[in-house]
Amino acid sequence: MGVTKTHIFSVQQNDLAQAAKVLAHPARIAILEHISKQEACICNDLVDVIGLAQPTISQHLNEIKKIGLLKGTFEGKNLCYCIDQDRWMELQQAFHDFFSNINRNCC
Amino acid sequence: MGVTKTHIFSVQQNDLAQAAKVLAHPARIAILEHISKQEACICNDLVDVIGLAQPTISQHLNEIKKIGLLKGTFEGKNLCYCIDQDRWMELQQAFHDFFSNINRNCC
DNA sequence: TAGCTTTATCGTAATATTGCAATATAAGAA
DNA sequence: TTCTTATATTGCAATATTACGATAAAGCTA
Repeated sequence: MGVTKTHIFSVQQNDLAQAAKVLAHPARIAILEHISKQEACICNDLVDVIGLAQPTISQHLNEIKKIGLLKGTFEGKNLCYCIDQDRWMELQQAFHDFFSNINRNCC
Repeated sequence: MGVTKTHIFSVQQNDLAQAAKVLAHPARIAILEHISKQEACICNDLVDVIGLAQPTISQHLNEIKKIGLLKGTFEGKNLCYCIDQDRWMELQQAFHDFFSNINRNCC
């Protein structure tokens, strides 16, 4: 066991959970916040800013990329990771909808 | 080594990540959605609706309660779990802020 | 009291996540 | 070509998460 039973939930529920999982680590929050403040972003930069080892940063970037929040473009030997605006707004909307559709109830 | 280095991140970053972690499971999304649709909520109800075993539901409810999103009130032998409106709006704001403070950048 | 119902906790197994050292890859500089 | 720099991948250890059967606790009902 220990494996999430995704099949018993809706696509929307799984998608939102998947997105939340990417945000469920302070390093990835920090990475996204940092990238959003830059004009461009070099990964090596992140190692210093975040304070985790280079392979660890690389893995976190990959998690973020997997749900489409980052676009990476090689600029020579350097890499420019940037936020995908469309996907960003898509997730923003998904979280907004989730938080909005809650009724005032008992207690 | 498998343990998140929370101390190198800000309180805000850790808090948001912690909240996201609770939403990072479709069962907990489903539980919150279901509770929000009810006037009251009995846990036994959730076992049927969600489709996970009773101890598993109980554990998920506990995770949600830990970040203050649920208030539980015993009504005799039954339990009424309800969403804490204040905390809900607090997290809604936190996610809203996070998603809003992203600059348009390169690529 | 004894039995029933509801929820919590314990124990355990399977799997996932986090982190990093070592190493690989790839592209520019000398 | 060799050296350097930047990023990715591999392998592994430590820890966390997910799930559930068994059982406990607590409050009804008869």
